[in-house]
Amino acid sequence: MPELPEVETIARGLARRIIGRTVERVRIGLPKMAVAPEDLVFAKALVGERIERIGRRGKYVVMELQSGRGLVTSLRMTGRLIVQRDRALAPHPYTHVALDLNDGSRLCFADSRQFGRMRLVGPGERWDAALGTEPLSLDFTPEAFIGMLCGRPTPIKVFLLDQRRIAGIGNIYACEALWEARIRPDRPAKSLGKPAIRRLHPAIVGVLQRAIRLRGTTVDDYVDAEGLRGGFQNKLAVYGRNGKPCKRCGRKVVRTVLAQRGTWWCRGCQK
DNA sequence: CCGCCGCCCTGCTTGC
DNA sequence: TGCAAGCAGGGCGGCG
Repeated sequence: MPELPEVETIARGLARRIIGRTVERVRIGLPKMAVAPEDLVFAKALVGERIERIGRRGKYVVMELQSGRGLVTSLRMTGRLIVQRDRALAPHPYTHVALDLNDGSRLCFADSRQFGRMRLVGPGERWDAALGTEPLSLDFTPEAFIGMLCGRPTPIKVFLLDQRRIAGIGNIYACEALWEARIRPDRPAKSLGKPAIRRLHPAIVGVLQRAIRLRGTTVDDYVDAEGLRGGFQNKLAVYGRNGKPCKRCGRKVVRTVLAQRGTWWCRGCQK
């Protein structure tokens, strides 16, 4: 599941390959996957656009176009953005939107589960107004984090997954950061004291940075813009490690459910 | 504003 | 071995 480090890796890979290219043709296999403002037709509006910049906001890949419009992609769980050098090749499996570019390459938006969306946004449109702080930005200070948690009864893990507070953390990195900070996932956010918050803050930043360095985590599905798997799955301490020994204290990692999501943690050293 | 729930989908796992 | 049922999960809209 692409979270911040995976989306960052995808965006960097796309930037190397398709910045400066122009969209020559758009093919849409599944119309619901390609959303445009009401007065525009997605495919028509995209043809002729040059891709100027590529970045990331939370878990969204953002491509800035020559007209000032943006092409914003949410990959959800199984979405992929893959560049094929040669569009004579068969499209990547489950491709629902394909952009043919003027150098003969093709950008495939593929998604076996069809949960992802590619959305065209207008110049200056505040499409990300509901998204919270970028955890790798200077805005995300320990003090800001303390302020966010203040008075909140929500379990800390559920809080970390709430994109309106901090943007980009998903299930994998929420579990890993809480393990690193030695905090139980079900503790009410407001119950964390300053020492715990001061452990959790650098744990969040650190795990995201290390995962980016290793080009993300491939548990089953994720690949980057070139179709390559990540490397951070080998570094996971708890996520998906049900029954295996905790790397810190040796006790078996357990799986519980919190807000309908699998949650892996160690009863021995997360308090 | 806040929190909770159901829905969207299909590949994979589980159980008989 | 084969098949069906159940599960997983991010974001969003609806509801209280």
